[in-house]
Amino acid sequence: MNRKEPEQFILDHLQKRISLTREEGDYFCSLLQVRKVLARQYILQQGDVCRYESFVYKGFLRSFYVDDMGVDHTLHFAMEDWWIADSASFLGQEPSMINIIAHEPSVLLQINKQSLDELYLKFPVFERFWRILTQNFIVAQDKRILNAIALSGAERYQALIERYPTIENRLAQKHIASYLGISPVFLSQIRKKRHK
Amino acid sequence: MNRKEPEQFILDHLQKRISLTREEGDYFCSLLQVRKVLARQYILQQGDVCRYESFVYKGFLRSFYVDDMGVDHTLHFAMEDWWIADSASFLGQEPSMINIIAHEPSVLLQINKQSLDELYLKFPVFERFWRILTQNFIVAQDKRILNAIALSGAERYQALIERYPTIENRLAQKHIASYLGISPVFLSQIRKKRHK
DNA sequence: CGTCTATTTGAATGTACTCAAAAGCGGTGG
DNA sequence: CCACCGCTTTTGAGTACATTCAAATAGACG
Repeated sequence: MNRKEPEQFILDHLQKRISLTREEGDYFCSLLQVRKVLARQYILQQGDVCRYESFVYKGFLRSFYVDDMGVDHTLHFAMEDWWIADSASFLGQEPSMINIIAHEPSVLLQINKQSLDELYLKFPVFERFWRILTQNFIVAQDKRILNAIALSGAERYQALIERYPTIENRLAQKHIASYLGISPVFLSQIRKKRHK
Repeated sequence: MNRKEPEQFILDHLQKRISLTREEGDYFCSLLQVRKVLARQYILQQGDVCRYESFVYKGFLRSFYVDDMGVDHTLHFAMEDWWIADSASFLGQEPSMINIIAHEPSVLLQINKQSLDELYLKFPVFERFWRILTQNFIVAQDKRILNAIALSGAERYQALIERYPTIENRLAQKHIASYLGISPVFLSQIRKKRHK
């Protein structure tokens, strides 16, 4: 039997990092739930437990924290071939401080904590996959932390659009500002100066 | 045969997260190199490849990036029971952008990339250990990123000393400032205001 | 005790923020 | 298809946060 498009896509994603037998791949796919969401739909809300690791097959999502003043701070974004979740809430299965929202109609492949834990026990090769994935993620986070402490707002903006040139087409300016840790007004000023 | 003190310490560290057979524990220990370093000694210098993951048995270390103006930015610190390395350089075995220095006389247990890769293949349970370790690290980094984009310098300082009350005894103020992404002068002002 | 470095203090400057208002843009319905 | 509504972005002005520079003080180490 041939695999469906989203399943083949995520298996390719896995096989860039590990090699899998047919059985392992099939079993993994059997644990996934396909979920289609609309633009502006929440997949996680502050206070709820993050039940899934979500792999983005199509679309664009964003995780953010809302502070006590009601201001929105973008923790992560995710596009095709990326995973998104709130790690703290997912790992501890405890209420989350953050929200995750779709900014475009999206198709996700979701796996819950229990399935993932069982998967690790049944096929330890998936431990390897997640180790590799999380290690690479740490490298990216190290860079972001270094940028946050070493660069000005204008420099962080510059670095972001160089790293992700398409981001401005997919994410509103105010959300880019909240990802960079600056105000939308200030980002507008940065952009004005740049184009001269 | 009884285990030596540093080996028992790191095995306890492992066994908080996974369970190990005697054989697995012994094999792991056989891959470790004990390294004693003096205060102010570098264990990694900008431009060199990060050859080891270093587990801190005793002491205190700090990783930092020096920008083109010669300013020092603290990426991480590590105390007893923590690991430190430059993930980017270690994983790719490529030249590092950062330095790691001991701030106290320290005893490290080091494992190199090749040994670690062999270990993963021989005993997959260590994949599990590193997955768990890196996932927990991601949770901590998420918090730090959120603090960096959502809080003022004074608030980040407050959060740091609440999280690590002993940090001020082990790390100079200018390095705390460089970890928080503020100037040492400004940190001094923050501290003055706080004590009133 | 003297030297070296870290921290504090003060003043001037610059970077980024808030507030308010105007302009731009996208979606919806008549 | 166009007009309106709501939301985002821009602009300008005033303010607050954080930096630099320089000098004084305090601490640490040989």
